[in-house]
Amino acid sequence: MRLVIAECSAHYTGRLSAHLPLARRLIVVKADGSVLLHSDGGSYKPLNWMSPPCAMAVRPADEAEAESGVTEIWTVQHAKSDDRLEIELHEVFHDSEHVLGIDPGLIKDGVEAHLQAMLAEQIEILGAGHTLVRREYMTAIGPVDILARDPQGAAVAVEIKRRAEIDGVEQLTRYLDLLNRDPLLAPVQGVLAAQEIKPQARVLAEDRGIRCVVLDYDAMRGVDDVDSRLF
Amino acid sequence: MRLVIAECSAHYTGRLSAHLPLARRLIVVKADGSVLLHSDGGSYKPLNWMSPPCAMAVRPADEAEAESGVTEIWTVQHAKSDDRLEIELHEVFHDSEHVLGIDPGLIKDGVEAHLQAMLAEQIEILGAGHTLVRREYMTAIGPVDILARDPQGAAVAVEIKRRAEIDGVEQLTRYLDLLNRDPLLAPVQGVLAAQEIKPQARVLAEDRGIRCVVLDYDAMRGVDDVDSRLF
DNA sequence: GATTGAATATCGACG
DNA sequence: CGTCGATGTTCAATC
Repeated sequence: MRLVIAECSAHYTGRLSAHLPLARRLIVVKADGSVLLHSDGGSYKPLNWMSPPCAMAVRPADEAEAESGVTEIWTVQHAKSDDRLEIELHEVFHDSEHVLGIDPGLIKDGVEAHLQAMLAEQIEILGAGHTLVRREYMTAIGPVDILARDPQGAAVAVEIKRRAEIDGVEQLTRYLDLLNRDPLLAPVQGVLAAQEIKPQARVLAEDRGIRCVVLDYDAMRGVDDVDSRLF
Repeated sequence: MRLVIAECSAHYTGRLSAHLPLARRLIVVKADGSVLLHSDGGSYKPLNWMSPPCAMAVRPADEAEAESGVTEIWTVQHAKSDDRLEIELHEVFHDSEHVLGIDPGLIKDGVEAHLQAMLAEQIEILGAGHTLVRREYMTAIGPVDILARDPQGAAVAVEIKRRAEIDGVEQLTRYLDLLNRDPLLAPVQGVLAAQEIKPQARVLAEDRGIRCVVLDYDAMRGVDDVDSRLF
């Protein structure tokens, strides 16, 4: 990754044509050849950029260009489209190169943990009179997302997903098999709770006597203040 | 603008929860307090970021954190929402500060100018036998995008828009009123040319005897080589 | 189907 | 009505 701070102007042609007047900016040249032009404000979005795959050609300014203060011209051409970004560099204030390596990338902690925390606090979403036993109720084959009791005191095992598919039903079925062997718990009712339940998952779940509950994330979030306590 | 290259990990909570495992990254702190975390690949989009308005608090690592290699913790809190970005800095490889000043910002040369240039070159799109008089034909109230002549030599005033709405019809109507007072031009026919013409605009235009022409940008672009001459 | 990446457009909020 | 900022989402393409 190359970082350059320089007075520069730029032209972009592609989906549209645009230009950037002369100003001092940050130019980032990434290892894959992509280029970002950032100002000191605005959002996370660069003023202009070229996404990979692309190639950059550098040439020194000709006499006429040098006359107007240009030192180098960088032409960044997209490999597949006609998109082109042309940067005219004037005075350069900083220029450094850094090796970063491959990034493991962003890991979304997922709405699932969030849904679990909120459902635990709003357990009556399962039905009036339900009470929470505990989150992450441990079994030999892993933790059940939520264990609760219905108004009659019968155990309820809840599997939470953002999008419930067949897998989720299978998983919950395994937990139910196991929990139902415990005389202190049996009979255990199963609930599949998710923001979105795929049709096949719903059919399979209901066929197995598992109740499906669609969770309204925004509504739950509006009710609950758990957000601030998640981390 | 502050540029930091460092080993770091990060947590984000807001619309969703996410974390970035330890890796070497570019951290940009803009003058307005916004923060961008970039890897050496991906698109123009940062791995994670915090947009303004926001404030950054820096604190040294406590003993336990220092134990695991953390040197500083940066907490970036959005001013209006609960969005928060927490960055744990480990080894720092580069740290520099730069004053960029206000950026004049991106100027879109617009598809409109492009369409105008192409239509001028492919004026027979208006109909066989049409000839170009000139682009940006000046009038007292501003320039008409294109002035042409039909096969019979009658004047044709063209208003070009990317998306033609009521405004465009009104604008063209004003030009036509003016042009029709010129005995050398009158009677002047009006043409509303656009990639997309809104229904109301079409109705109003046709009601006023203005012809509507839908321009196929890609087809025009395929025919024409004007792209390369725009700049 | 699921998964990945690209988006320089479009929408909505805001002043 | 215009500008600015947001899309931390959506969608298409691809595998």
